[in-house]
Amino acid sequence: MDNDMLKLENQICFMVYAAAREITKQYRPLLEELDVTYPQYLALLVLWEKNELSVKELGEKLYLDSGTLTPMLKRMEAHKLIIRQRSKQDERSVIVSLTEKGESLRGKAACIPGALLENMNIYGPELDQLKKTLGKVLNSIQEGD
Amino acid sequence: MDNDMLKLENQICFMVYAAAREITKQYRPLLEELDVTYPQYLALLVLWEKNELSVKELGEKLYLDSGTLTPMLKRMEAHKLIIRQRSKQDERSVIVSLTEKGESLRGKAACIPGALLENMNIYGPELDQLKKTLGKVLNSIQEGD
DNA sequence: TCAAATTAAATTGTACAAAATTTAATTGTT
DNA sequence: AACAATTAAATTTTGTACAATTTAATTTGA
Repeated sequence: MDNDMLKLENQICFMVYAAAREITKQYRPLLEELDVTYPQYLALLVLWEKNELSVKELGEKLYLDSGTLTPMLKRMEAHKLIIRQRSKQDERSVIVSLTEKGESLRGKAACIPGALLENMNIYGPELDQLKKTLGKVLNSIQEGD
Repeated sequence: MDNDMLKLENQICFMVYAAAREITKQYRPLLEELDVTYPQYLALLVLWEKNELSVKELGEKLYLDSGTLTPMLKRMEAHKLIIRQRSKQDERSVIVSLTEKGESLRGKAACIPGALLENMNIYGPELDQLKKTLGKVLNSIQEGD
């Protein structure tokens, strides 16, 4: 029994890990036209919803810390997608906001979610179930200690 | 409608990406005792099944290329977990095999899959469904072009 | 048979990812 | 007020990821 559990194919964790990377690969050609990476695209998704946001708030939404975000946001700033500026109210915080250029990519991005869903080949109830289960996994892990 | 699809929370791809990283974090304290990382642990899972394997074969199982594997396998070799040697039959291939030490970690690892499943809080039919759906996603993506 | 095509690793360069530490600003307490 | 504790980013270090290129070995075909 334990023998079988140590087989790669039986590991749900490996499937999630592999699927995440394969999905990211699917995004690459689409995101190339926007000249952003997948994590940068995720940051843009958040910023398109809420133009102003601290690094901390962005990190909470993306499950990423400043060690990852700081350099990534600097790259995005160098590409003129966002602006980073210290908050006046609390100088510890850095506020991230969209530039015109960052804002303008939203239109180009509109077709991406649909294209990806199509590639994944999952629809309707199966898709809903997948969301539900992954949501449960994420919640369990957040709480769990 | 497109508006909603560009929301982070509605993106199944983001959930997979976030879940993969959160799951990896769950492994960390357990794998620390074996002094390996999660991708290294995955390589060991494969090697515990089949002691001898080329880098290419390993890459096919893990969905990783030599650009990732070569440095990782060198680190594992430096830690005395594996041996890398050119194949005699085909000098282009590098054969990876376990050392005594690498072999011996298998026992310590036996409890890990169960511990992780417990953290994820998914059981029975829901777990089976998750496997089935992720398998479908991986297959669709492999074929798709 | 021998040059062209293919293949397997390695290398190069860019970009995450996360733990651990550091720095600077703010808050809470006495 | 003043100092300890806390907080937010940045920095440092190590380790993946992966596209693109290079190198060396093998296979193929005229």
